[in-house]
Amino acid sequence: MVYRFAGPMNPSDSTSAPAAIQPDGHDGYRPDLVEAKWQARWAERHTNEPDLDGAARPFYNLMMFPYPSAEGLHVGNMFAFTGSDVFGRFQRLRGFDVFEPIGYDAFGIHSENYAIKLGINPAELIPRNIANFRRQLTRVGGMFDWRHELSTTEPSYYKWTQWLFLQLFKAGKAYKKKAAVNWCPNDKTVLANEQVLNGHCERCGAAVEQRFLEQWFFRITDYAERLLDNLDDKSKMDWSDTTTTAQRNWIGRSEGAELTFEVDWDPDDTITVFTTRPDTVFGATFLVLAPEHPLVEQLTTSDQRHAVEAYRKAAAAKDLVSRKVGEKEKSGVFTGTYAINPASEERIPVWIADYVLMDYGTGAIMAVPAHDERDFEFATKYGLGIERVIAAPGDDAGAPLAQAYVETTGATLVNSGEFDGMAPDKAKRAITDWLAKQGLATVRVQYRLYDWCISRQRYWGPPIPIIYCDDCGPVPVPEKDLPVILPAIDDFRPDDTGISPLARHEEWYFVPCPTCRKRARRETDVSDTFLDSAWYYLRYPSSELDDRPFDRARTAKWCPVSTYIGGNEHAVLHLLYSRFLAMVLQELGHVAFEEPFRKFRAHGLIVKDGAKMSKSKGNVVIPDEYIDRWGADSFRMYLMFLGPFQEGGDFRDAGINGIRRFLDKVWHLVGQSLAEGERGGEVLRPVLAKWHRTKKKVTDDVESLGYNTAIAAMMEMLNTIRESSCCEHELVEEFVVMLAPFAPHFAEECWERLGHGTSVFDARWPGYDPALLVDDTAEVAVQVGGKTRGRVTVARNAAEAVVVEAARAEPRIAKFLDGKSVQKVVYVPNRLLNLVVG
RNA sequence: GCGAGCGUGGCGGAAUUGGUAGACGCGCAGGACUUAGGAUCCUGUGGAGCAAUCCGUGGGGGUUCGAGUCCCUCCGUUCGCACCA
Repeated sequence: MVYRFAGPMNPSDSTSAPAAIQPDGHDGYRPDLVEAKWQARWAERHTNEPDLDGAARPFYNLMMFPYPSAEGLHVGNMFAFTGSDVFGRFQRLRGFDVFEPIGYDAFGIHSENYAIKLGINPAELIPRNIANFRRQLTRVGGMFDWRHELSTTEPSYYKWTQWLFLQLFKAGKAYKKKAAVNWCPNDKTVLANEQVLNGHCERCGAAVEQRFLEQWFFRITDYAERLLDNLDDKSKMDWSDTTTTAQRNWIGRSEGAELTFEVDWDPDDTITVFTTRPDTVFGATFLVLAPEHPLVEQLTTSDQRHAVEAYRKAAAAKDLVSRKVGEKEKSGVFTGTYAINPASEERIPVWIADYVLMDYGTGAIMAVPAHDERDFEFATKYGLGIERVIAAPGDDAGAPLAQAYVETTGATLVNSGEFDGMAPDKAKRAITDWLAKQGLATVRVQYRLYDWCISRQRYWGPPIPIIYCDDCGPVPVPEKDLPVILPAIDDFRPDDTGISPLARHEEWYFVPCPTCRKRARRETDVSDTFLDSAWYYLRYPSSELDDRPFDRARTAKWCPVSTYIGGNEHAVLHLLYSRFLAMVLQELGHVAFEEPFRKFRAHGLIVKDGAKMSKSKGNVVIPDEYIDRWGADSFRMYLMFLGPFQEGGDFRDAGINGIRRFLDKVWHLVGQSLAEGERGGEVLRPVLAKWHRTKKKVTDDVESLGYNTAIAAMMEMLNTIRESSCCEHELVEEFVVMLAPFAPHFAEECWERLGHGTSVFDARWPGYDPALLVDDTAEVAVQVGGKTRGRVTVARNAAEAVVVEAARAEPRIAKFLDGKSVQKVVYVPNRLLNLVVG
C-alpha cells in the first residue's frame, strides 16, 4: 500500500471537502441477488467444508444447536447463531481451518406435547420442522458445514446415545432407584419440574401429585469435586464468570460434620445428622427427620403413631415442587421419642417435618433454633426450647432472642462448657474433634448436587437399551444390536399407569433375553434430552461414520471445542452434564480430555416487549420477513449492532435501515474506488492514523465479542473516509475484509467487484501498524478547578509547561484564571490539564 | 429470602477502567436536489437560558485536583436458586 503523507489536515480546509461519492440509487446493492448467488457458490465450491483429517490449524466453532420448533427459527436463535458465526468467520480470516457444524435437538417433551396436540406422530412432524429450519439457517448465511448436519432423532445418532448409556452402565455409573416424579392426573403424564407452576400443571392447571417410580440415574455426584475444581483451572476452561458462578452454586459444596445422637431408650439406636454448624451443638434442643426417613417407623411411639402416619401421608401427597417452594409455613409432628444431645447430654425430642429433605445430607438435622431461622420458626410455633450458644460482642449469654442469631464474625461461644469464649470458626473444628474422639462425629463435605435422573416415562426419546429377564436381571442390549429403534406407533400418548406408551406394544416390549434367550421385557423408559445434547459436539466431526460414535483421530484433532457460544439458561444443566460425560469418557479411555469446551461465552437473550419469545405469549418474531425486506446481511449486522452481544436486549425493528444505508455507502465506495483506479491512492496522515486505530479496535472488539462497538468503529471510519474523499484501493479492500464476518454475502460480492477470483474468506484479516495509531498532535482538555473550560491542541507528548502556557493564552480559559493563583497542576499527557486555583 | 447483574438524551447504546459524558445508529428539525420522495446529500440535535453561563449518568451521602466509573446507604428492575441444615 502506498501512502502519501500529507501532514496534519488544516481544519479550515475541511469545509471544501466535496461529496465525491454520488449515489445513484438504482444500480446499487441488491441483497436478494447477492445472497442467493453466494449461497449457491459456497455450496458449489465447498467453501465452508474444512478438511477434517488434514486441517493444519483446526478451530472448532460451536454454537448450541436449536430445538426445531414448528414456528421456525426466531430472531432470538438468529441473534445467537449470527454472533457465533461472526466469530467463526473472524477466525477463518485469521487463518484457521474453521469447522462450524449445525444440528437439531429434536427429541423431548416439547415435540411430543405438540405432536399430541396435532395428533400426528412426532416422527412425521419433526422432519418438516427441520426442513424449515435448514432453509432458514441457509438464508441467514452461517458458514455451516452441511456435510455434518445431524439430528438427535435419527437412529444413526441415537444408536450412539444408547451406546453411551451402555458404557456408563458397564462402568457402574448408571443405576436404578425409586424416586419421586411429578405426575399430572389430568394429562396422565410425568412432568419436568419446570412444567409445574405453583403445584399445578403448566398446561391444564390440574393439581400435580407425587409418584414414586423406578428410575435410571447417572452418578454425577461422584464427580462433584472435580467438576468444582476444574472451574478454577484456566488452562482447561476459559468460561465467563457468570456461568462458573452458577455452576459453583449448583454444585453447592459445604463443609461440616456428621454428628451421632443416641436414642434415649436404647444407646444402640442412633440418629445421624449433617450440620455445617457443629459449633452450635450445645444449642441443639430437638432433632428433625424428613417424613420419609427410614428410622421414623421404629422411632414412633404408639400414642404418636396415628399423628405421624397422617403427617407422612399428607407429605407424600404433596407434589415435589409445592413441597419445596410452596407454603413456607412450617409444620411437623412429634414422634414421641427423645434423643440425647452428645454435647450437653440433655434429653431432646425427635420430630418429623417436611422442611427437612430426605435427599440432602442424612435426611435428619439437629435443630438449633437460637442460630437458625428455620429452626427458630419451628421452635416458636411448637413451643420448643431455644438455647443461646453464640453471643455477639456486646450480648449477654443469657439474653433472650427475638430472632435467630446467625452471624459468626466477631461472636463467641457461650453456654457451651469448656468451649465458652471460643470463636465459632475455631469451635467448629474443636467440637468436631472432641466428639470424634468419642466416636460421635466425622468431618464431612456435602454437595447440593444430586445424581442425574435420565429416565423419562414418555415416548419421544431414545429407548434405554436394557432388557429385564426374570432369571438374569437387567441385561444390557448387546452393542451389535444397537440401535434399539423407537417404534413408529399411533398411540404414543401417555396413559394413567405412569408407564411409557412403549409398554403397550407387545411385539416391541417382549424380546428374548440376550443372555439366556428366555422371554424378557424391554426397558420402556426413554432417556432425557439432556443426554442427547451432552455429547453432540463429539458426533459432529465424525457424523458420517456409522461404525463408531466418534473417530479417535478426528476427535483428537478437533476437540475439545475451541469456542462454544450459547444461552445462559443452559449454564448449569447442559454444560454440567456435558462436562460430567467427558470426564467419564476420559476415564474409560474414549477421549483424551476431561473438559469439553475450552472457551465458553454466554450470549444475551433477545426479548420482545420485555418477555422471552414464546408461542404462548404470541411474541415470536420470525426473521424471514426482515430478510425479505432488508437482506440477511443487513439483518445480521443489525442484530449485532442492537447492543452488547453478551447482554442481549429488547427486539425492535427501528433502525435496520441505518445498517442498510451503511452497506449502500460501502457499496458505492467500492464502485468509486474502482472508478478512480490509481488516483484514489492518497491517504492523508490523520485518515491513516484513524484507519490503523480502527483496525486495532475492530480486531480487539470482535475478539472479545464486542460486535456493537466494532460496527460503530467501522461506521466512524466510513464517515472519515467520505469526509476526506478517500477511496484508496487497498484501504477499501481491507475495509471489505473486516466487514465480511458481519455481512458475508455482501463482502464476497464487493471482493469480486474489486477483482478477486477467490472467496473473501481466503483473504487475510488486515493487520495494523502500532506506530501509526497516534496522531502527531493531541487535543488536551483544560480544566480549571476540575471543571472543563476549554481545550488546546499541542504537539504529542508536549511538556507540561508548554501546555500550561497554551492554556493561559486561550481567552476562554484565561478568564477563569483572572485574579486567582494556581495552587496545583495536574497533567495527564495528551489528555488533560487541570489547573487547581486558590 | 439468598446469589449474580443492570439503572446514562425522545429511543438502542458508547465512554481507553478514576481523566473532554452522550461515540455510532435510530428518531426528530431545518436546508439542498427533485414532478414527487418513506430515496439521496448537507446542517443541527442532553436540558434550561437572548447570552455569559448554569444544570445534568436512579435518589442521598462520602473519598479525590477530578467520579457514569471507587466506598456507604436507599429505591427501582432483570435473571438464576429456592426450607441444602
